[in-house]
Amino acid sequence: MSTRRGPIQVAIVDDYDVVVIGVANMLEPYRDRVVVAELDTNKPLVDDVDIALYDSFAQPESDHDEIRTLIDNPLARRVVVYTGNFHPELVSMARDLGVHGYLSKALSGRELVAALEAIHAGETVISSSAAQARNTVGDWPGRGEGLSDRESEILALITQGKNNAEVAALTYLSPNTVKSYIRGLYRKIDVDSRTQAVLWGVRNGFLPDHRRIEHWRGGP
Amino acid sequence: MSTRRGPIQVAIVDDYDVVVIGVANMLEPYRDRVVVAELDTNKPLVDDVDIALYDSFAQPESDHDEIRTLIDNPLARRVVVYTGNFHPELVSMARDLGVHGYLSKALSGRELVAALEAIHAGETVISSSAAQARNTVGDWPGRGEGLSDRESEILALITQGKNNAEVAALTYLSPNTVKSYIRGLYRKIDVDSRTQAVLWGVRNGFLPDHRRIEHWRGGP
DNA sequence: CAGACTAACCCACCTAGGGGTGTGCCACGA
DNA sequence: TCGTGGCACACCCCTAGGTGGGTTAGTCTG
Repeated sequence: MSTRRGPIQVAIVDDYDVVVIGVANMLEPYRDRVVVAELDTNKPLVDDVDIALYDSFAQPESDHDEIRTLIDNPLARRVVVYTGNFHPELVSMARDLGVHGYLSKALSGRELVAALEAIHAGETVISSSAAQARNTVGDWPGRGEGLSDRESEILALITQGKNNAEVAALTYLSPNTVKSYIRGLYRKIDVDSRTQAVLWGVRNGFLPDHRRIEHWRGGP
Repeated sequence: MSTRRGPIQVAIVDDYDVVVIGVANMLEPYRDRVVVAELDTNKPLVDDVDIALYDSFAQPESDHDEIRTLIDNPLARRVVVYTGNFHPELVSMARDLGVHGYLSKALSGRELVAALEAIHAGETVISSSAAQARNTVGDWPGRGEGLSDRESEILALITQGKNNAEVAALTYLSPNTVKSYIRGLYRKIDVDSRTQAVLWGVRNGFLPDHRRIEHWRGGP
């Protein structure tokens, strides 16, 4: 395995194309330094990448299991979590698993590229959690309809069939908080029930487009 | 408007293609006597038909309103209800509205054609309700997965976003009965919650394919 | 600095939904 | 005849989900 020159190869691991495309668009101006590997096919992974960028948005299983899958696969040289969630339990879990970066979704494109380069060069980069909530960049389903990224994630998990307790566990929120978010998002999309919310979600891009983590199971 | 010779033109009014195709297949051997008009397009109705055959399966609005829409449209010479439901309130409502037939889904294809011909000739035909449950012919979503026609109808209404009270009202069943059916169908499709049932329904043909009643609103 | 806004969270209350158990009727097949 | 399955229904119990009302802490902006 030779040391390779050229832009850093990054694979974005998330099931929602709109999210992946949002990140890819952010990185696009820097394509001489970072390039997004396309994992849109149904084939297992065959080429290694420099960085597997695990986007936490609406992942259907526990982050622990999914990050472990990435760490266990030698085809990802570096594993980086890209998230708005700085819950301490989550951060320490990820570090215990050995991730090489834990990056905030509030980073600008320039900052994100710089962090990826540092990680590629061997550093471990952990974003501070400051100013993360309000300044989230990127894209998510329902953004055009006025849903915040958190509301979007919760609706995505509901549209995957999760109940409130499952949503709370996956997002590291309390059940009460989940209910509060649900109330708000129902108002925004003008529905009265979970069933109607799911149907709205199905029609508006809240079903996962892929199961990208499956490309990473089992190793080569 | 001249009296026309040739097979009777029948328009089947239901939103699920599998149901319409099931009826059409039943009538196919008799195509010299009865032919099914295709209303699969998004255009308003332009040609009249001899009989509008209103299939009650999983209609999303009250039967009263939908049958009235058909009765009020002069492009349907005769309006016939085709159903497994012989709830007295429903039968008398339909007759009060002026339907020319109320036909059982347990009729064989031969019997159905004979009834349609009698109706076309000016008679009013009301099926007896005997032996209707077990011998339903035709097709419905989820039949291949072991759902009865009633279970299928209830899942279709759930997949349209109706709550149990709404399902009960639309099917002329008690809320307790609806719950019993739900319990049974959940077991058959192996789901634990309404949300999962809706997602299963979305994937397995339980969303309406059309809004066929819209072709009949407002008249020419 | 103060105010506005947002995210995260709480509690109380009520009903919609689902599990369990059971009844009765009918039709059909072994 | 008995068993099974479908239809329709009842009652009991419990929690998942939703509504309403609120608090706290952090961030940003004028």
